[in-house]
Amino acid sequence: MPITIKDIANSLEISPSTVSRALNDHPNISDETKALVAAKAKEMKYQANFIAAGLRTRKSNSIGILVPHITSSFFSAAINGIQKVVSEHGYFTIICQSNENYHDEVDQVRSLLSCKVEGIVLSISSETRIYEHLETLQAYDTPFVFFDRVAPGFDTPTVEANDFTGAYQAVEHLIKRGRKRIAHLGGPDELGISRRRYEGYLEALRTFDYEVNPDFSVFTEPDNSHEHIIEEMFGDKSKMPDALFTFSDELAVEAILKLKKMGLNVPRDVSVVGFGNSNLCEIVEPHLTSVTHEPAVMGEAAADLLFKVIQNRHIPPHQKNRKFDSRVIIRDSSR
Amino acid sequence: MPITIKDIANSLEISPSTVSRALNDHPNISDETKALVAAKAKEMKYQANFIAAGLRTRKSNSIGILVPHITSSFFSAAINGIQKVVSEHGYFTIICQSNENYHDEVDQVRSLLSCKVEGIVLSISSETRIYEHLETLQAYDTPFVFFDRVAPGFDTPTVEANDFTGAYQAVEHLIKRGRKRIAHLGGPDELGISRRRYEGYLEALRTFDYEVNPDFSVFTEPDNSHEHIIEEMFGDKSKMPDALFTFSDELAVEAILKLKKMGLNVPRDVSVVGFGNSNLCEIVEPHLTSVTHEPAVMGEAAADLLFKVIQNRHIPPHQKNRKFDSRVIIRDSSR
DNA sequence: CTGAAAGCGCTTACAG
DNA sequence: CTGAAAGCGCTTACAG
Repeated sequence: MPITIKDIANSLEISPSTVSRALNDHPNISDETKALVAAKAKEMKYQANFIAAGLRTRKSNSIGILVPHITSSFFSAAINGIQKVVSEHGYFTIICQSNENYHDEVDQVRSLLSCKVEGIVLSISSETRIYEHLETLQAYDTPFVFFDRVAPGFDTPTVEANDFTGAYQAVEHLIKRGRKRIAHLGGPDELGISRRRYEGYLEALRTFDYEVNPDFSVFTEPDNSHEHIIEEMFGDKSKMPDALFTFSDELAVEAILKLKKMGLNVPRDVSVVGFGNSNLCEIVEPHLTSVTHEPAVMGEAAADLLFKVIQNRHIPPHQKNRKFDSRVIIRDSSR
Repeated sequence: MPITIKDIANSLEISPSTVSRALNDHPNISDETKALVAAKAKEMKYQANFIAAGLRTRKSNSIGILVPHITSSFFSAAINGIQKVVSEHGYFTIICQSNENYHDEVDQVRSLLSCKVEGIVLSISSETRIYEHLETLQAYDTPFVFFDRVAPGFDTPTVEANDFTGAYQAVEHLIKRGRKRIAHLGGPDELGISRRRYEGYLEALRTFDYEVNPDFSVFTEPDNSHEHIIEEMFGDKSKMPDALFTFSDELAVEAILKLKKMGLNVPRDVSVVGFGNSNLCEIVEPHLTSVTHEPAVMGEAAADLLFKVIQNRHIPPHQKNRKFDSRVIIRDSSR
């Protein structure tokens, strides 16, 4: 049987109210009483019951994190950033995964709602097209901020990597290294980040008066093999690209391995630049040039924004939709 | 203002008790009433309050997961396995990280206790030498199971990878490929898994009547560079090892890159086998032979055991301490 | 089959 | 500075 506030009160022959106030460092309680209560609590190994306190105060001291999956290094680094800020506020987190699945996402939102979290850092699944569950969130006055992936039509804070400029910088880098025929291996075309990286690619080409060759850019589906795409794009040496900018490091690695199999040299014949600066970059050979985000910093920013909303603090308009710039980390694959 | 059971009761002009029972599908409630309540709950967008229900029933329907970090692929895969089982039971999880830090671990245990989780899947940090916090858990009748890392002196279920046989198999594989001078690059020597892999290495050597050369095995500390160790071990070509079995894939990759820098060919001059079968294996060149665990399966097993304890179901002695065998996935680094 | 009442462990306005 | 009382949203033994 766990120790409660009442047990401490009885053994000290004071009222539970006083014990509660002493434990919470209420100003009206004498220092002696506080010391007495603290000592007794320690002696009896009292563990506060957050659940009960939360029920009474209507504050659960918890926030939810809902991401597509925790296995990706981007999201797990982001979670670390979020948790850092959350624990500084004395809150704890409930982490959920949607598995990139719309129905799981709806379920998880419902369950976070039932856990009465005070807010959610939310990264919607790539499948999600209907946003009723987010409207429910609003109906319940549960604030949320979008992280990395944003649903249209909501007036909530957002934290995003600036994929457009990241892609632009990657392509600019290739252009400045003298590459002339730059291809793009994109992500799923229904993903916002995937489209924005594509837009950045296009914009860089236009800025430098490069011709846009439609054969040189293609969207891909996750979990497929993309060998045949590489094969097709680089099959004819007389008109193949001399550089490839990919949506992700995973795609870049796949491409590099395939290009090497085809007898092409990276970077001599083809420069390759990935996106994400994952741990793969320093392992593949040649080491992969990649655009880096700072997920931990972005996570902290998201949590900061969420607490501002929870505490009803004012968020200056220019801080409400934060875009984090990226950097290109240059390695051997594009030298 | 969130909708409560009382609001539904009022608008239906029945008692809250009946609403509660209807929502919980109590046998004594008529089907009509149940239908009525369900419809109204939906209409009013009622979201059950788990917190309040948990307080009353003294069941929080949550279990805690405490791991050193979620960033490793091993632990994040394990978490997926755990969450699968947990959600099948209608529970949710609170995931915490100790950052391999003893004090964080103690804090997290305390906070899980205050959240009144009904059990914990626990992987102790590599720093942890004092186990008072686990005794507190026992004092509070909060069951836990050890996952992957086990503290001595507790009579709780454990789920471990069989590191001994995994290492044994790796070395046996190298021996059968004709390697004569097999070295071991170990992990931190205070880690149980690290010692057991070392023991498996030794046992395989002994079984095949290989001489054990003390210069050929060394423990390492995480976060250091280990280039100088490789340099020393493989500096003299006349007496260097012709095979290397490492504690982790990360170490194996580091070793491969360094060996290549030193002008050695993998696998011709040196065969390399890693441990963990991480995503690095198919990226490093040559692709890395590695011992594979099945963290997701292990996670499911841990959650199963935990629920057995929570539900006071009998656990047959032979199922209480589960060891999961590993397999060697053979790739180019040891052909 | 349904309802009134008590209580889970806390906090806090009110009173002194 | 301290206490008695009410109540957060639920569940459930008891009564009918």
